Amino acid sequence: MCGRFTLSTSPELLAAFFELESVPAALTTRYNIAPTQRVSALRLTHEGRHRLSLLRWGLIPHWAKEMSIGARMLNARRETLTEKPAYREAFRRRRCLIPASGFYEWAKRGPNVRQPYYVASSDGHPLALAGLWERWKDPAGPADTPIIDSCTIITTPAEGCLATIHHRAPAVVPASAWSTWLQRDFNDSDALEGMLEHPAGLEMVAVNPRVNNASHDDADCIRPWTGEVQRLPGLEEP
DNA sequence: CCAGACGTTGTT
DNA sequence: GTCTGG
DNA sequence: CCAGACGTTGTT
DNA sequence: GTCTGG
Repeated sequence: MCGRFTLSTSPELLAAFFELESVPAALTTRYNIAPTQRVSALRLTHEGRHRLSLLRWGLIPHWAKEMSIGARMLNARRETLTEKPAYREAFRRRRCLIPASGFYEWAKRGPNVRQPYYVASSDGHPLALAGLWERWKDPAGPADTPIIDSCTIITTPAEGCLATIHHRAPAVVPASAWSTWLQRDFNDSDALEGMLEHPAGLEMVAVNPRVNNASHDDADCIRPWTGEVQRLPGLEEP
């Protein structure tokens, strides 16, 4: 699956890779992006240009009464995109790409024992994670309640080396399909599902369990780790 | 009809 | 909003 | 994804 | 155990 990721690619390289005219001023180098935080998402402007914006990670359906539901909507299964009420309309009309330099997966080594891994393209290029977005306004809020754009990352069954640590992986969209994927009016769900690919050419390394804590957001999170596997807090060994 | 869910991951 | 379950 | 809370009354 | 917050 994809519950944490990084975006440490320079703004210049991001702009070149994703054909952007500019990047948000608020964009910063991130090594530990967590759900509910703001993530960069690529969408099309009305004029058809690529635009990168910061959206809240965790899709809030437009009918939600409270924002908190979004914390559980961090991922959408590729296999059920057209069925799930929370995602169906976003899949039809509001797709996006979420640039990532890499992502984290946790391998389960025992009860409450997890080893985090950092996964990235071996060629150093960023990944275009497949995403959906939604627009929400708190129905109980005052008239000037801000509109919140939120997003989710699509997952697909893990393959290759990734499958040895976990059984889901984020889906990516190849560059050749970006323009169609982002096009609102393109509604051929079979064709869209066909654009969702498993990431290829990955390298994977066990990293410092420091990344477990979402408040740790620095390059130490992707530092290779050869120490012991870490027990998660809270529970005793059985 | 109304009430309640609407999601994914994991179960070494 | 829309669907499922009762 | 992991970490951390999980509650009310009443108020030095 | 389950939910919210980051």
